Amino acid sequence: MTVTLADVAARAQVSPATVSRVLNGNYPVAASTRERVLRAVDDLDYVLNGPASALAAATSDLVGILVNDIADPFFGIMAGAIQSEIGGPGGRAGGERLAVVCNTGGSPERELTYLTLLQRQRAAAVVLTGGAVEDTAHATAVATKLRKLVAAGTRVVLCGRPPAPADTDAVALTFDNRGGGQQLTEHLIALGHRRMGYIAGPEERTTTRHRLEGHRAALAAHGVADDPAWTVHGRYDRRSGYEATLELLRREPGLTAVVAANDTVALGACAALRDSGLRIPDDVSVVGFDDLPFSIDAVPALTTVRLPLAEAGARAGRIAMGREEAPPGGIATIRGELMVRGSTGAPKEA
Amino acid sequence: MTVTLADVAARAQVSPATVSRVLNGNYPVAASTRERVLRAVDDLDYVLNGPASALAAATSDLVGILVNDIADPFFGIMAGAIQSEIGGPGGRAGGERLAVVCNTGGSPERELTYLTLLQRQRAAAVVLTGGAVEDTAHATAVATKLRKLVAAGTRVVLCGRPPAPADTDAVALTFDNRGGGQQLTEHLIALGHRRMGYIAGPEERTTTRHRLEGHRAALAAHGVADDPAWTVHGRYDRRSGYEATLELLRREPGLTAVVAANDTVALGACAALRDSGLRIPDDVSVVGFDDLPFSIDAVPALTTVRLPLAEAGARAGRIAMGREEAPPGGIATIRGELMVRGSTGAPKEA
DNA sequence: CCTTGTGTAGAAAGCGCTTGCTGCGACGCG
DNA sequence: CGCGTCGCAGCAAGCGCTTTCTACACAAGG
Repeated sequence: MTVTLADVAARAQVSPATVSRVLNGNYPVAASTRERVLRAVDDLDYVLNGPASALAAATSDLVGILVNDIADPFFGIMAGAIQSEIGGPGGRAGGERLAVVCNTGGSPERELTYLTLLQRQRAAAVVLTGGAVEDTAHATAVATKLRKLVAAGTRVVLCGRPPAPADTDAVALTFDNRGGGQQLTEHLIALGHRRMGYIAGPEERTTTRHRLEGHRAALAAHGVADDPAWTVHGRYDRRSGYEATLELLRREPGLTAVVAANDTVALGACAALRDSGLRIPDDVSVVGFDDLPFSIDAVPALTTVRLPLAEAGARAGRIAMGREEAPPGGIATIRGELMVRGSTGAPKEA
Repeated sequence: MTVTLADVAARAQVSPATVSRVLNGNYPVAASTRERVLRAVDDLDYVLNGPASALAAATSDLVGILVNDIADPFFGIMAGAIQSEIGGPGGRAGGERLAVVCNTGGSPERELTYLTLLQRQRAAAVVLTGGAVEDTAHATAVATKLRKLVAAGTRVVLCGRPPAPADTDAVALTFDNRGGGQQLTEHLIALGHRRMGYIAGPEERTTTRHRLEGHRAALAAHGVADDPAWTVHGRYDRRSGYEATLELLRREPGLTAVVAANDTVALGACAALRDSGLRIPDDVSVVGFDDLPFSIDAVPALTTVRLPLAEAGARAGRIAMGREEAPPGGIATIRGELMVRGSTGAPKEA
């Protein structure tokens, strides 16, 4: 039924071993023999059996990429960049590897299950993207899993994620969410804002906490009051931004600025403000985070912090493939860049 | 070093066969034995070797999803929906399957290579999303590949893609791009527009052609002139929309509407119009296609055709898993819904 | 009491590939 | 001219799992 290595060997009049070596190209084979084998492969339309070869060689060419939400460009951009570097077809790298993008939906259990599944497949590498959940039990479970993966020879890279315990040997490229949050709020303070609402992400995520910490640090540094009622938690989506903004407006109609957890949330905030008859930035300024492609198309264009997602992803991909050295200590912090655009301005009555 | 089935068997005092059967649950095993085995698995922290089991059972639990651009929510949404149905962790389905999202970048070669890679992995199913390339040679090559995959027991589903030759046995869920394009243009004609620019996608894509055909059909049906100079081809991205719009404006400053290949392009068009000092929809109306989440956040909100991406993806996923019957004839056409919003209005001087 | 079933576990034969080791000409050097 | 080398190909032993077929024990039926 299906063509096997042996069939190719028979047709090329060589042993299966030789065919294998031609295909893997890691052993001297005479040019004439190689050619004969290659022709046989072609004639028979032979396709290597991945599982069999993975079993025999005890390695596989699968690379796992864990994302929280594949429909979110934040992850899509990183995943695309990672994939282009791990040498899927068309990537720069040589060997063809299959990138497995796994959508955890932000669920800790799924994250763990996917890690097990990847361990089961003996993945060559695993890249975890996005913020982690701040649950100790889960963090421990993940760390344990990562340790096992590393022990089994899988390279583990965290991209846009806080470092795992050092003994996991996982490389981490972390975004400076705290610093970014601080820059944003300082920008608003410099413009004269004093009553700023903050729409945070899900409480248990590290990303949420770090960005919020940055915001508060900026407030504290400039002696600006920090009313807890001006912070609302929600999800990282538009709807959440919309609702949270209405809630903030209800609590404090005199807000002059809204700081959103990310650009998507900011868009929802903008919509809520407009629907409330408020102009941006004349009545209320809005800032986002991430600088996703659509942010520049918002009207007015969103002031935000640009995170080099593609660059970070590419780097993570290269490290995962062992084509770039890990940063010293296994940890690199990637800063964002403040992008001041039309959605922020001085408050009406300073 | 690594724990194998045999180790578990030894610890549970049973044969490897029994352990395998407990793990796969497709053979009667006495409750007491099962429990003993399960405990041993737990104690030893055993993880099944995927390749080995795939080899022995001649099946794998990998499901491939091919997308043109993973950073584009159009694909992200479909991929997410597919994945949630194929029973990855947390999905509704029982067995745990690994979804492999492959990013072709729109390249025909990569598409083919990924198909080979999936064939090599003996994937359980493959879902191809997005428009196909209209190159005969490539179409033939893909059809051949699909035929082989199907022959090898891989289920093949096309989602948002024109049907493959009937003898490939691939199920197709096709978007009615033609009809959608027609609705959009008819809407504009009904508003009184007569001079409409069209920003098409890459020339060789079926999606591009079908949408354009719909546009032209509407023009023809209503006796509206169709100046070839009013159609510009570009890529499916914002930049392209921006530049094409400027070009259209140069060619015909009297345009009263711009029809974009998709929402992303439409956003670029809006930006170009604004930068040219034109108001939307007062001076120029704009329509997109797809109704991606951000389209409602454009200012003014985009008139577009809503494609049920998540629903289509979910259905494709179920069909791929054999949990839903294929549509009669293996082909289903999915219509879009015209969403009239703020970006379209009557032309200034009718 | 022996036969026929029924339910459960084991033995063993692969699945298709990789790779360490062996084998065998040919070549070069003393 | 003989022997050590080198280059290349083959042998065969697995890799870790699934699954068919066989084996056994016990229950029920004639």
